[in-house]
Amino acid sequence: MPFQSIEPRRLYRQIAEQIRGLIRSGEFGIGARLPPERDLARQFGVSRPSVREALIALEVEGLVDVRIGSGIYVRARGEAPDATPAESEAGPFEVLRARHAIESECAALAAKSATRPQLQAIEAALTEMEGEMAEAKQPLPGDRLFHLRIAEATGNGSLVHVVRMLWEERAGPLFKRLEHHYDTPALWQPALAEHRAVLKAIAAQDCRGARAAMRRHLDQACRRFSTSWDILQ
Amino acid sequence: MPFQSIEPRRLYRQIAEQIRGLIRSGEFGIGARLPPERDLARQFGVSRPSVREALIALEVEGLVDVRIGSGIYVRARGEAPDATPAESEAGPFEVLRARHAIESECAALAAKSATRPQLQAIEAALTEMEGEMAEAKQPLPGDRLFHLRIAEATGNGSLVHVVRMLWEERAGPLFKRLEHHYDTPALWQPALAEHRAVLKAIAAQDCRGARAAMRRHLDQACRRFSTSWDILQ
DNA sequence: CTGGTCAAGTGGCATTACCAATTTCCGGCA
DNA sequence: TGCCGGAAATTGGTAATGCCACTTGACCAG
Repeated sequence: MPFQSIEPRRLYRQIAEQIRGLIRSGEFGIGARLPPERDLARQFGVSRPSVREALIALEVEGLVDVRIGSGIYVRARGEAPDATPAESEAGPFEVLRARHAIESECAALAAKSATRPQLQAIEAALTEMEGEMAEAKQPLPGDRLFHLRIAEATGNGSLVHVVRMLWEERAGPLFKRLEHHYDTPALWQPALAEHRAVLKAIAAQDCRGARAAMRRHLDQACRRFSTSWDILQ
Repeated sequence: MPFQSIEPRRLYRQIAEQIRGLIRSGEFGIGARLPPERDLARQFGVSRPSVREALIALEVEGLVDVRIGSGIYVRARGEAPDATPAESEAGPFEVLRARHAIESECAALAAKSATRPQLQAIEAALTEMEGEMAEAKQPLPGDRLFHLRIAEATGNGSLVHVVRMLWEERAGPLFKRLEHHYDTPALWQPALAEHRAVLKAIAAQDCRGARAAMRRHLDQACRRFSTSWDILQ
């Protein structure tokens, strides 16, 4: 496409670009104080509000540090002043409750529409999980795959997307701490059994049974996490 | 230097935070246009330059998209104005099926645990929808808010997250085309009635009834889309 | 139905003024 | 001489207003 959005229209962006250049070129080193806003405005031949807008943009980018009554200082290439506003960061139990509601329906749908290859994929995930447990490792990959395969067996890409997203929230720090107290075979063994029950119901095309089995599984998972949680407190 | 320099000093940061909240709370969905700068200034009780500074901060963060002469629009998570790396782009019917499975459970949970203020929020969304229909506009914002408020009434942040994500997939081009053939009052009227039925069941703490009502609603929505789809082919 | 015109709405930028926090500096005091 | 306190200058923060450029949608002629 030969056309490029010509948008040097926004003055504050041009000014920010110039100041950025001044900093990178070494005109102003780390910790150095930039000229006052009024001077910058005069030098660039623009109004002070425009300079301020540019400076705010640079501040959000973490390039400069504006100190009231003092001046504008070049900040070291590093961290943002306040960490990213970040996502809502749902708690572990919230995620489990959500999965309880969503994945039980997935199981029910999967029982209705799962094809032979999809059933085999679920079974394969279960086998992988067994293998991981045999090696005394946390069977998280297998666990994840099991739930994901069931979502895929619904034939609905959106549901797969949702289940994957919920699983990713497991990356949170709270989850990590819990997992550390949750990796005993004694605790994973019942989870494996519950998985088998879910698969059996899906294979039998038992819609209600699959839903109930998944509900039980996640209920139990919640309970297991609960005890770990209490111990942790 | 003292300790935490509580720096809500900067007005533009407070304003940016408020707008961020408005977006996250579902007040404005993806693609929605925020009120004009002048209105925002009046609503927040600040000057327009301050609002502009806040908007520039949000723009640099990639949260909004300021279009000259047109307005300020909420941008999707993925930033970079250039070509999006192509989403998984689930089909409209897939999304509706997923919502059928998930939001019906949300309604059931909401019936169990909705507080008075949460019920009022749902009702307010319904009222907004009515207002939009009275103006012969597509009641999409109100519709979105209704479903989002129900998810919030479950008290589970993960579920809210999921419902919001599913709604965002509506930004896809396929949906847009369908909506064009779907904006007759004759088609929206039953949707409104179904919404009322859902709210009624939730208010009555009728768990099964709420689930059934939401199921019916999304079933019907699917059917309505279906006819539009056929016409379009 | 297509294409052009026009007016209202909206953001972009400049100007001016005043306020608040900080820094600087000078003069008085020990 | 050295320290301390406060006034003044410096600097960013916010407000208010005005005008321009662009977009949009409706209306009208072809």
